[in-house]
Amino acid sequence: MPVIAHVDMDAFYVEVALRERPELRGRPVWVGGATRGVVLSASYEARAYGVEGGMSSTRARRLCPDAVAIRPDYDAYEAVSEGVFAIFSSITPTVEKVSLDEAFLDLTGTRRLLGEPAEVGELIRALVADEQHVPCSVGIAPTKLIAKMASNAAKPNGLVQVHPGEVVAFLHPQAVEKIWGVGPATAGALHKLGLHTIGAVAHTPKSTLQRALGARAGGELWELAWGIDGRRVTATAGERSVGNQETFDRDTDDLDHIATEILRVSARVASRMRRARVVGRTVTLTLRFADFRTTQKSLTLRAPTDGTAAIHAAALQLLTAFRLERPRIRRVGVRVEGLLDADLAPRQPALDEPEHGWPDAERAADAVIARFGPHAVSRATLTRQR
DNA sequence: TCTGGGGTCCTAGGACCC
DNA sequence: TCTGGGGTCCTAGGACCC
Repeated sequence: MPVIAHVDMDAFYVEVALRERPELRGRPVWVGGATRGVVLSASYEARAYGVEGGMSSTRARRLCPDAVAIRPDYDAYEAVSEGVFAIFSSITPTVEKVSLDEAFLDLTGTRRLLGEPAEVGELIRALVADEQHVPCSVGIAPTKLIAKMASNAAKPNGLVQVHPGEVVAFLHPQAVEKIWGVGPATAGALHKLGLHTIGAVAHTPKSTLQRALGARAGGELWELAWGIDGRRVTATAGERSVGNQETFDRDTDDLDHIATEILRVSARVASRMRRARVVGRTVTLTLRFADFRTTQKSLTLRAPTDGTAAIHAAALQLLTAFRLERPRIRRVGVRVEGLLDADLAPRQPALDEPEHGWPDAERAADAVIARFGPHAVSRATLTRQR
């Protein structure tokens, strides 16, 4: 029987901010965007007022006017996250990253070296608190789903272990929404069947679930409801895509402005790809309209690239393909998929490629940015606007 | 002045190849 | 003048997660 730990930071963005501003501890605090923003993370004091992750900043301000709102600082989160993951790696080589602040660890083989799973869990919590000064919660269980739900039950700043014999009793009273992978659409379909708890789902014929949700999804859900979950913890591989998107301060129908923003997000995507030493072939342009409808188009290049010019050109080609007439655009996004290691990728220079073209200029700009920060170099088109 | 930005995975149809 | 079936790639859309 495997032993799986799920480690989840508590109110991660808020806690990282509190390291710099300890005087705010104990007060309602949330981290989120200023214009057209949402709450990314709320302190437990703010949650007492009903402030939650995902809600609009406007609503959070209405619910709790006295709360301190903090702008997000992704560089800081990444730095703390790296420190936390270094601790995970010192415990076991099998660490599966879920996000900056969350991971599965396979503890099946650590008993002999480090002791019982609960002791290892407490060791992780102590190391994270001592070295990175942020709290976390740990769930320990025989499967990933139960470990994840156990860490949720352990919050804040606790540890819950669910032994194999306790799985069904732990699972069945909880709401179907608590299952990882059951979102609003699936929950709605289950509610229509009169199913609200995981136990109710478990006692429904598998075929009924399959008719409502599809053969695969229905079958998997029934198994999860009985605690059957064969998914293993797999050490995280490289990223499969790189994207960037930006919401306009105001909806716009100005195609020049839209094209300029597409250049800005393309440049950020390409720069991150070069830093990560990956190239990619499929470029996707996503548009979100004022009414929140979202649509996308993609195209696959002949050769993989990490160049701003190539990605931008592909994105503009896709923009043209939409044949927009008086669009009300809220957000643009560019994503590159089909990633390959840049050193292993086939290199196919175009016949008319100048010897020192954009790739060299971009490498030079990357070097300056690495030394002097992201605002040191920018394209002329991007410095004029904004 | 509701509703961000980073992702993953699945499905499904059509093209194309053998 | 008969039309199978498997595999892979490309594209679009949707659900979901943090």
